[in-house]
Amino acid sequence: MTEYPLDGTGAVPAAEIAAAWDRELPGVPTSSIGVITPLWRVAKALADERRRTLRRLGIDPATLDLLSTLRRAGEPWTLTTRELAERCLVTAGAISQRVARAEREGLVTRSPSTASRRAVSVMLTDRGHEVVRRAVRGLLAHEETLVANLAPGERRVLGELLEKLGEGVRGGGGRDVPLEPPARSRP
Amino acid sequence: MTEYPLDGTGAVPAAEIAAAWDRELPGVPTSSIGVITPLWRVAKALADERRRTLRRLGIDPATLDLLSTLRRAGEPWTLTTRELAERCLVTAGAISQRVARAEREGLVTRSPSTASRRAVSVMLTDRGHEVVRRAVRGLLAHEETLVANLAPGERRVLGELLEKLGEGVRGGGGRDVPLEPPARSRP
DNA sequence: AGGTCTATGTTTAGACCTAAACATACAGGA
DNA sequence: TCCTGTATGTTTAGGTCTAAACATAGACCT
Repeated sequence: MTEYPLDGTGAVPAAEIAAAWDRELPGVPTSSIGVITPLWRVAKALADERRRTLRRLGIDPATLDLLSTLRRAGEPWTLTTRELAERCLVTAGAISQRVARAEREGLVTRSPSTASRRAVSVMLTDRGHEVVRRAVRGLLAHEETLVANLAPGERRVLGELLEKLGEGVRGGGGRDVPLEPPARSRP
Repeated sequence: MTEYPLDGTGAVPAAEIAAAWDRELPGVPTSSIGVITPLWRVAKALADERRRTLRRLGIDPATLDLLSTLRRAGEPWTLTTRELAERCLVTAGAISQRVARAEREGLVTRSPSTASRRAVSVMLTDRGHEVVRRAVRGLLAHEETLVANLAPGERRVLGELLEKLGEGVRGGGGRDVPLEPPARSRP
C-alpha cells in the first residue's frame, strides 16, 4: 500500500483543539492555538505540494533551495558556504551536506575561495543553471495557482501579518518556560 | 564550534527575492513569493523555538504530538494507529515509528484492538500522562508569549486568512506544472 | 468455498536536519 | 614569535520523515 499523509479530512479544527485543552487541562492558555495550528497546517500542505511538484521536475526541495540561492545571487553565481547557510537559514553542517550531494550530481563545483584560504566557494555549473531555470519556472507557475484563492489585498495583509508575527517569534517572546517540579502520579 | 541556523540577519526580504527572479528569469510569475516566503520563515522560526522549548522540557516535538493527540482524545486516551495518522497528518509509517519510540520509553502501550483484529490500539500510560501534562503547560505558556506581538483582532484575521489559504493549497491549486523539453545549454 | 479487493500496520531505504565534535586558518596582543 | 580566541568548514551520531514494499485481516461477490 502506498502511503500518503491524509489530507485535511482527519484534521481537527483548531477551535476544537483549544476547547479540548481547556477541558482536559483547565487553566492552560490556549489563545496561541488559533494562529499556530493553521499556520503549521498550511506550511505542511505547501511543503507536501512543493515536494510533489519538484519530484515531477526531477529535483528535491533542499537542492533547489541551494541552487536558487546561488542563481539569485547573480553573476558569477558563486557564494561561500557561510553565505549560503545565512541565506538558506540552515546550519553550516546542512549546507555542507547539500553541497556534497549537489556536487556529486554535477550541479555545483566547490573550490577554495580566492579571498580567504579558509573559505570555500560554491559555484553553479552550466548543468546547475539549466536545472534551476526549469525547476523555478515550473514551481512558481504552480505556486501561483495555490495562492489564487486569495485576492491581492488579502495576500498583502497576510504577508504583513506573517512578517509581524515573525518579528515576535524571532525575538523569542518572553523568556520563560515555567518549569514545574517533576511529579510522580497523574493529577 | 556549536552551530545554529542563523537568525533573521541573513534572511533576504521576500520583496528582494521576487525582484531578483524578475530580473534573472524575466517572465516568471512572482506574486506567490510575498505570501509563501514569510509563511515558511515563520513556520521554521516557530519550529525552532518549539524544539528548543521542548528540549528544556525533556521531550521532542514528534513524541509530544503523539502524546497530546492521545491526551486530547479524552478517556480512555486510546486511539488506533490509523486514527493517529489522520490526526497527526503524517504517514502510517511515521506513526509506527513514533509509537515504537514512545513505547520504548514507557509513554504508551500498544495492544491489539478489541474492535478489530487488524487494528492496533495505542494507549497513554500514567507516565505518558504526566509527561504530556508538564510539556503542554510549558509549551502553551511559552507560545502564548510568541504571539503576543499581535493584537487579538490581528490574530483572528491571520488565522482566518491562513485557513482560507489552506483550502486553496489542499485543493492542489490548478493541476498544472508546465514542463519544458529538456535543454542542454544555459540561455 | 474461493477469489479479489481494500484497509491496517510494519519495515526498510533514502533524504534531510540539528547538535556537537573536529580541524584549520587567521587575527591581535604580549 | 607564540598564544589565544574567533571564524569557517566538515564529519558524525541521532532523530525524523516520506515512499514503497510487505504482510495480514476482513469484506464482498460468485
